[in-house]
Amino acid sequence: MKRDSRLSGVLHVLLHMAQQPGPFTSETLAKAMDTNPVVIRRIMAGLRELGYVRSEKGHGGGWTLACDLSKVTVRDVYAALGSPALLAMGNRTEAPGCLVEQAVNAALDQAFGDAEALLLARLGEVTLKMLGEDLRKRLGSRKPHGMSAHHA
Amino acid sequence: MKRDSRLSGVLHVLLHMAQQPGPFTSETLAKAMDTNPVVIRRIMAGLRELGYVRSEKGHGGGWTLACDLSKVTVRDVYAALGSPALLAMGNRTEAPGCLVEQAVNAALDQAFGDAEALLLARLGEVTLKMLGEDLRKRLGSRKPHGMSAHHA
DNA sequence: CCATCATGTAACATATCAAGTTACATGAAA
DNA sequence: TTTCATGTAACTTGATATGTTACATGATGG
Repeated sequence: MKRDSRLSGVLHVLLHMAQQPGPFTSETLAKAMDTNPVVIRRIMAGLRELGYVRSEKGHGGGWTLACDLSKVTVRDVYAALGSPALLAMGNRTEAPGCLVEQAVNAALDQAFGDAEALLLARLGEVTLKMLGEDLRKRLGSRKPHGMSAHHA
Repeated sequence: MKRDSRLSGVLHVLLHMAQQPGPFTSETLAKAMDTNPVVIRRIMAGLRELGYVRSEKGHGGGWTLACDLSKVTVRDVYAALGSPALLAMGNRTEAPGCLVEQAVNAALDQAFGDAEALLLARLGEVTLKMLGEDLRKRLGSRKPHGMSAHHA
């Protein structure tokens, strides 16, 4: 369990949901993602709070898309996860008294900041709708599919 | 101990060394960095292999700069550390059979790749000499300093 | 030669965090 | 009221950077 794959995971879930009418239970989604229902609920919690999805309890309950896929970007989804750290590297000390460290931080912060900004910008260019359309292309002429036929 | 701060740390060490003639023992450097001598040896090992620094045992031993500071970039130093992961996020599955996951990966890989490339390019633009000059500016008119007066 | 110093390295300890798991409460539908 | 599904807390697991201890290796100076 090395790098954070929540963004990858939650996009996978959303794209699955966009392919068929819902609702989807956490268990169904978890099976398709080869993971645990609780993990699904965890990564979906933030999306629910922002109104991108809805969840219903009881019989016939589960998760439903509740947003305009052409309006929501990958960056929005990232933010819904709580904007976890993008970079694996950081400064030893954030506000050092040591001038040497300050010089190092200044240089690294510049580079790190640029990279983060570019990444966020790129993520902001991709809507969920675009991802769905790309998926459609990959599916080619195949007819609508079940959730179990194409696990990772 | 969250994010990898080895690059920050090793740059700090190199900059300290560039300010005064050597050699410097791991213990001296460790004190200035408020860490352990073994940690210093560990992050310096890769630099030694690439010839950026030398190390001598015994009396009067320690670490010495062994490169042209105007030729070595922060990117080189990063590579000497073994090029650890730059991004904190990654794909759930690297080579998925699932087409949904492939679509997600394609989009994320594009953004991640761009950000990594930019970061590496930025790091490649900064030489150790430039860091040293920036440090000199920050030091202002102060005279050459000891190692213990400006800890982080 | 030998005591001292310093690096080199293995081994172990600690801290953090994502991910996985278990357990149970809450609430909706049949 | 039974069943189903989410909500959430608590615990476990695995990975990794960092910190620490211990000891071997080799160089210097007496």
